[in-house]
Amino acid sequence: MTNDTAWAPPADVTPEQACPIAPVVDIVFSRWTTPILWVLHEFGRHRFVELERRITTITPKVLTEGLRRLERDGLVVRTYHPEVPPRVEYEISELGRRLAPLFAALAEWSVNLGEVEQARLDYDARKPISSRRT
Amino acid sequence: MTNDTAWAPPADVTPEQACPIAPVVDIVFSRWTTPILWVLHEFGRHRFVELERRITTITPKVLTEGLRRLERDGLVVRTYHPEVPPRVEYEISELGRRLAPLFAALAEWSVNLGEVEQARLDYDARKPISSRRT
DNA sequence: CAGTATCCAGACGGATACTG
DNA sequence: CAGTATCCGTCTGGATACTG
Repeated sequence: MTNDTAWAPPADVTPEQACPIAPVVDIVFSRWTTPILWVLHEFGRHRFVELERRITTITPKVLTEGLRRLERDGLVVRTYHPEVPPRVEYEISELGRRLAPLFAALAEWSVNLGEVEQARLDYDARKPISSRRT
Repeated sequence: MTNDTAWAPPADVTPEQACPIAPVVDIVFSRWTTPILWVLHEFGRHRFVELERRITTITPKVLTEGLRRLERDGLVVRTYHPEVPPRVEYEISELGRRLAPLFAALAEWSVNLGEVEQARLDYDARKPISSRRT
């Protein structure tokens, strides 16, 4: 329970993120990256259309953007097969595979989703009763 | 390496998310929640202004929004002390504390940030050479 | 202190159509 | 098949000012 009123910045912290895990979050959990990585991680190599079909609600444009970013970050490997019709395959990289423990932790925490749902119901139920100055 | 051309949806998957961890990601890693939760998790109870000072770039409006959402989701507990001047304290809930392993996994993965940076440099270096049809 | 109220710009992402 | 190009609405989040 660290809680001094006088507080000095740790000095090794960039103004942008007060927490060291923020950069990781930006890389791994920016929009659409989670479904893409998850699919690649769980079901192996995929072609473009296969990914489109797995992640039913994604549009080609957004899928491309996501894949490019992941490729750039070294989490996904793109392989182009010069055939007709062209074939491109995406798979998770070795670096990306190191996310496995993280995904495992995520999946494990999902057992708590029920409690979150309940918390929301509770909150919404008692919220209307005055603009809570309590 | 599951990779059939003929593919049928798992049927227990909602159209929205092809992956079961997506809901968790939405709750835990939506904008600004990570810094807030991290600070609360690492440094204990905080008042509003203290959080503002830790997360230097956040505005009061956005901080409030984040805290409200986290409170609603049951990850953060808000305590109002009816004094003058008013005092409000935020702390991570027991449910929120269960995120610890997740944060640990995140923090551990941050050792790979250097590799990501390198991957980006490599990518940007070889990218300009034709619009890569390779 | 602990917020709320407004206003607003810019990024994000969806729909649609087209190409090598 | 594997994308690109374009257009455009939405929503996030920043700046600023004000309040119980």
